[in-house]
Amino acid sequence: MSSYPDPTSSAAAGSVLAPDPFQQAAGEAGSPALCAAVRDRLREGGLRWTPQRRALIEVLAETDGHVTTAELVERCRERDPATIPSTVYRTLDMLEDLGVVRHCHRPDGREEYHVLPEHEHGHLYCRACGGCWELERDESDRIVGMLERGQGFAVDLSHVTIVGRCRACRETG
Amino acid sequence: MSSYPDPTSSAAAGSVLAPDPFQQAAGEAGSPALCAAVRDRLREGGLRWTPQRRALIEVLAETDGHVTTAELVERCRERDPATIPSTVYRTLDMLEDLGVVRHCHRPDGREEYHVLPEHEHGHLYCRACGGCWELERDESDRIVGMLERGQGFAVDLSHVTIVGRCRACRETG
DNA sequence: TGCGTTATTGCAACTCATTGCAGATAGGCG
DNA sequence: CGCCTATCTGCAATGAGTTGCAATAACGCA
Repeated sequence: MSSYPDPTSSAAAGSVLAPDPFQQAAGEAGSPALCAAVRDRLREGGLRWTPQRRALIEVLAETDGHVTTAELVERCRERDPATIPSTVYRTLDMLEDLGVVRHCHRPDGREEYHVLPEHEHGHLYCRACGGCWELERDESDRIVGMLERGQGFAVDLSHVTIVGRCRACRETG
Repeated sequence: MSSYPDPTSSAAAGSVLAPDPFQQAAGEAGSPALCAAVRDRLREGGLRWTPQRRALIEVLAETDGHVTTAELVERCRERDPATIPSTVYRTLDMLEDLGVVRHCHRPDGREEYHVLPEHEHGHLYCRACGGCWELERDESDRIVGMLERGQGFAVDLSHVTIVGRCRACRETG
């Protein structure tokens, strides 16, 4: 959570949003501000603010980068051992609908989440060593542009993981 | 199973193989030839030829394109109601090690399989309508080439699914 | 403060996929 | 044909993630 890209890059394709108060809160002041921002947003939408949701949001606020659902459940359990996994899953879904987090899939199919705003990026994943890298910005721009122009297809980069073998693994055979 | 690309495109990256007898069998004559070819290959490797494996291979031989694991289990059960899912999964893994099938992941993380040889291709998947298309050959060539040149990364196209929104869904909002 | 409404949670069941272990069996050899 | 070896299967358990339903609780209003 170290950089704040153009907010449109975190928004649904085709939609241009003004900077969002709770996304700024996520970036600026960590857990208390994020909690307050999310709580307000929930109430605007007629949704509830619960202790379970607070706990998860606090965990997310102190999380950098990608995190597995198992890790999130475990960290919520540290705060409240009565945490139920299905509640965590549901809350994550809700937070994603709200635009607070975003999920993506590892190459083995498993889910991971990260907190927005984060500039949308794709990944390279090496099947030999398990290493994972961000796509370079110019590479992803080219892919996005090519598919936009060619097929009118709007790429969702957060779900792009290009799988193969990295240079080092290719050299060691 | 209508075209027979350069066999190297079905092989492990970095390895160049002569055309493989059982891959030709898969393409030429359907179930009996594929069964025989796989059986021979198994025996060469000290592995066993079992009724469960035969049933799965027969199902695969009559399958065109991608198929979910649930579908494969169901189809094996039609042949033998005593089919056990874990055996199907294990057999699919083994067949993939042998180069007979290949798996990939749907955008929701679930697995699908298809029978080789099939020219390796990536996919476009629209999250709005669920439509799925093959990447155009020139598009995938460009992606592959760009990452090869830029980071020395060898792309495994069968695991590339680019997620986003298709032209039609973008136009309908 | 109490009540009513309804969103949310806990629980249990489910699907998908993996894995350990003991019994079954494929298949080579004498 | 019988024996032996070791691969393979069936079974049960597990983890990841989803979902229906009844009970709980958030929260607005009087």
